[in-house]
Amino acid sequence: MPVARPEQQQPRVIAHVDMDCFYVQVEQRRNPALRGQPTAVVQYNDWKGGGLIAVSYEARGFGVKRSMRGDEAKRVCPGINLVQVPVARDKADLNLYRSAGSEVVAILASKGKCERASIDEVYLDLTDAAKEMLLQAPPDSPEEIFMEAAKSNILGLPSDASEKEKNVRAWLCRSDADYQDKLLACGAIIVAQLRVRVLEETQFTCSAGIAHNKMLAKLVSGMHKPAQQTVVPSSSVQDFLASLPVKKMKQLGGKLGSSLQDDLGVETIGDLLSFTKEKLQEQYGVNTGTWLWKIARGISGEEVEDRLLPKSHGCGKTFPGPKALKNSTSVKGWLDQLCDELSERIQSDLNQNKRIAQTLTLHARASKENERDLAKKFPSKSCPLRYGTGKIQEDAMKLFESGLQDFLESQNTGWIITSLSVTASKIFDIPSGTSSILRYIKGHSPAASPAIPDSSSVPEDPSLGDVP
DNA sequence: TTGGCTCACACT
DNA sequence: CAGTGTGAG
Repeated sequence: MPVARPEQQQPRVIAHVDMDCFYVQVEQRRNPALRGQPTAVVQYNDWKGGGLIAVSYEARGFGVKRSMRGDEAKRVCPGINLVQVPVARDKADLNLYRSAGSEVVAILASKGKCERASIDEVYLDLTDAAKEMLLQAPPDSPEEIFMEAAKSNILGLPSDASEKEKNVRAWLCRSDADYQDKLLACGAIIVAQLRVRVLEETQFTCSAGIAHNKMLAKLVSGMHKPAQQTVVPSSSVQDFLASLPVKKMKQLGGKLGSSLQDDLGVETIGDLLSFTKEKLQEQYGVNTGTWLWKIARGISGEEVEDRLLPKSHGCGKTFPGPKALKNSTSVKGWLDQLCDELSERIQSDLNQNKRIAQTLTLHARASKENERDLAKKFPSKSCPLRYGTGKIQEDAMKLFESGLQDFLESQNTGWIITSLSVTASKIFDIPSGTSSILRYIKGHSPAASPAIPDSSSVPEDPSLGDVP
């Protein structure tokens, strides 16, 4: 559930940058013949043409949606190009997109605090950079600055294309006295420049929102897509939120948003204003209640984290319907594959980023054959993570067996597994300075204290070989 | 077949 | 702390 954070006293300049149909762009860069064409990226072509995970804007024009299957997309857009996600170890392999995302992050991190929010989104805190610009090149004077800012859509201003530049100019001039708007304008200029750099250096376009907090920046980053940006002046916030459907707000897309509609009759964020803080707290608890009260007023103190890398690595696969796994042998086979990929990913994280993961977690979904016990869930299990593909595979299988025992509760009915995943988490930087990474591992890694009751002491796996 | 595969986070 | 649930894209 969302939680309210102590608010910011000083105005910040926050940007949310969102890559346009990112997987499609990655594939278009790889195969330029796809540029400008209706294109979608699909995974697993066998069942109904595979599921779409990204759709180009040309294809969207034909009504192609992300929730469609490949077959359906072909129906509404016969000329669509369907590109398959790469497959490795018999599963979708997203590494191509992960590394493309890293290219983008590396550029966007150059102007301020940068938080990788997902494979194709980042938040930036540009407060310092914007203040700096305001001191050195106030955006009232140089014509060039206007031209840059003119690339933005300004929320609350008419965004008639031919009038856009004039509108921006009017906004900046009118706001002579408004320091906060000027900071935002500088932020918009910086973001416009960053987006140009991203395009030049990666060939990818992106869209962005610029506002005084993360919530507002995120809300508008997708408002003008593709390859555009939108600014939220404080003066336009209340009108904007007043008519915003609750479900559009981040965190309100699910059950909480439904509850607001069904239980309180709240249809827009503006509707929230008629409830007292106390009423909202009574309904949803003190944390969520105050959070709701604040967002209705455009207040969000959430900070941009300084983090360019993910906090966990996971590999998973589903086995729907007839593909369900029915015995330990097939589970072991798939688990080995998933662990192989996971091992490779954490190993490269260690080599490239000097980070080490401490926990291995196994998730599964299961049903019991013939029986009506659909409610019962397969429990997640975790243990200290030992590096080395063989060890991870071994530990993951032990976690599975342990979870299966709990799941079956000593009954001996048949079972089927419909999804499996392994995750490496609790990732820490290895203290730099001493080059003795291996000694660090010896002293601090779980390898020194295996949590899995280890009956079969395993021969040493030399897979740390490429660490200096 | 609740689109698949990832991620993050709050709660207990 | 390990494990559960929600939510996002």
